Amino acid sequence: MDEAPARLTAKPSWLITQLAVHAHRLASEGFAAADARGYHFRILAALAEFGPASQAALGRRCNMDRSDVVAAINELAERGFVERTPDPDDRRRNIVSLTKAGDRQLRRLDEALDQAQDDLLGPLTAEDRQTLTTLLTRLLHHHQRA
Amino acid sequence: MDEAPARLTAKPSWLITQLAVHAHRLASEGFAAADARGYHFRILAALAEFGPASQAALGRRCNMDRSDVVAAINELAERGFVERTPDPDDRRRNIVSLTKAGDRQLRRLDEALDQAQDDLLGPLTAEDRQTLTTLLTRLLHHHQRA
DNA sequence: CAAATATCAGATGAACTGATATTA
DNA sequence: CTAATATCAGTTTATCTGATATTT
Repeated sequence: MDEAPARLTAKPSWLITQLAVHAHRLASEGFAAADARGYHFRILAALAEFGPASQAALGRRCNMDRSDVVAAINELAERGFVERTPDPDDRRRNIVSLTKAGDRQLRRLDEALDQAQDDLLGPLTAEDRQTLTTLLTRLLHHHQRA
Repeated sequence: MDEAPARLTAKPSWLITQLAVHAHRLASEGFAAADARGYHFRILAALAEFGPASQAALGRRCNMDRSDVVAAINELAERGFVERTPDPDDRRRNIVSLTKAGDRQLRRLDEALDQAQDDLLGPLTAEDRQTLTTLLTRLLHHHQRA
């Protein structure tokens, strides 16, 4: 790998973008072993943490587009990881809930992501990792409030 | 924006991926004013910093695929920002070089990126920005050596 | 012969858009 | 009437693959 120009390497936005490629690759490789994608994990994680939810709510929590939620839930439901039932209180909504199998799948994916995480953060000490997480969290909150 | 699940928000790989979306959006909006894309900037920056180069070398420097370099150089050449001339010493190669107009375009894009940068890093102090840059640089170097 | 280069055509994955039907 | 929801069909953007011709 040749050195990239300083106009790029000095800028966090370039660094973040390039690192995202590695982060994505590492996570995808881990998820692939369980025949899953990142968006499957996001949805399963949101269901486990916050309980059953409508598809629109899942989209907001997972930062996913409404139409991509539809496709992801289709795939998850087909494999028995989530269930879609009409909401009796609001018949526009589906209530999506996690199944036992879905919870097991989530555990598998969570392990895979932890492994990818370790690979990604390889050279950093625990303290560095904490610092990085804090800084990134502050930035993300700032942009997601807007 | 609802809060995302802790299984995601605690993990830098999720944070990086989500932030990359914002970084990409901010930079793209800036570049769009000059009717350009991120990969145009990358190539112009590499030419300005390291001088004329073959397309393969540009691809390695900019972390771009060979075939995407072809398309990007086509677009840049069409607007007179770069010139493609056959390398007399190695007739497999094109030598790509920056024109005056290309240098002016690079300056415009550089300003746009600096603005996007400021937006992205909004809430961070200068010291925080430095810390973040250092950490990200270490990570990126680690992954690009492999 | 193998390896590097430039090129093209197309595949893939993630994110987004527009339209529509249903219901609140 | 409007707003929210779920759905479908299709677009956009970036990235990557495979094949090919040329040259080293």
